[in-house]
Amino acid sequence: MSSNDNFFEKVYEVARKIPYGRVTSYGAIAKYLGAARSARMVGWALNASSTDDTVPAHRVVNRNGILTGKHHFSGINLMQQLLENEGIKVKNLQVVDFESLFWDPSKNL
DNA sequence: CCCATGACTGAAG
DNA sequence: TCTTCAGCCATGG
Repeated sequence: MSSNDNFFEKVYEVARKIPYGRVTSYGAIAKYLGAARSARMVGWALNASSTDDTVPAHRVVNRNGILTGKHHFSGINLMQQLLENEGIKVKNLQVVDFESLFWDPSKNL
């Protein structure tokens, strides 16, 4: 079910709760899960979630608001297209007004 | 077992 | 303010 103790599942849970039109960072998710030093593992988990379309991985970017994972999506601009489809503007692989669109799970969850 | 890589981050210069 | 370095931990060779 949804309440698995697996790290990957936890990452998916948080990712699914990211509000429409908002974004967050790998570190924010890691910190919320109690593994602030494992931001890279969050990225790893999201990489494994590529086959799971219930996980909005495109809403997760790095701390600079840059779409570092766009290369892992199908096609070249899919990640950016998905974000812009939600009203998020992306300029040169970077989320415009990132600080305002940023959603912190530890503060809103 | 050791070494290199990676969807990252924070500190130092 | 921007650039560079080191720490982090799992996975693969």
